[in-house]
Amino acid sequence: MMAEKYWLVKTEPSVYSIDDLRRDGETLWDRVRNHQAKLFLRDGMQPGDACFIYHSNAHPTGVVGVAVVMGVAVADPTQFEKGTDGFEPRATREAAVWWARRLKWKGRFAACVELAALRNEPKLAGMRLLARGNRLSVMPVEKFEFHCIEQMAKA
DNA sequence: GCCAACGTTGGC
DNA sequence: GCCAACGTTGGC
Repeated sequence: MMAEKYWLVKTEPSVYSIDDLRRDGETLWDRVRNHQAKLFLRDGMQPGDACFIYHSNAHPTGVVGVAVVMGVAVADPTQFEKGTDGFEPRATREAAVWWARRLKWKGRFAACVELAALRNEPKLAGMRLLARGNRLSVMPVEKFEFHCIEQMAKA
């Protein structure tokens, strides 16, 4: 399936890394607790879209691989888990507040495309990830940016 | 560990 | 609805 749109999701590798995704093959990308990121997960992503995996709070930080978006959005099950961080008292089974998507492992880059390298690439100057103050954990990536980073990974 | 930047909460 | 206080993210 040809990817229609391109995305990037952040994860702290000490919590869940690209290697965890490779081991699992597929995972539910849940625990996103920002409304803008939620809308991208729920309404923006479509099956077959390509998604970078980005390691944050890590050594090194950067883009480490690619996943594929699977299926439709599902209510994030962690919002119903009373007594946990993810619990969302406003959520009901009929009206979920937070949403998640299944992501399937596609590949891991031979080397992390580091944040500093992204910042040094003039073609990526407008990339949302690099915008001042950006903290989104799920965000769109332009097609040309996606291909540019894939090329950087091969270099 | 520090801290800049941003998001959320809650008093009014 | 405003906005100060607080919490979180995430690079360094």
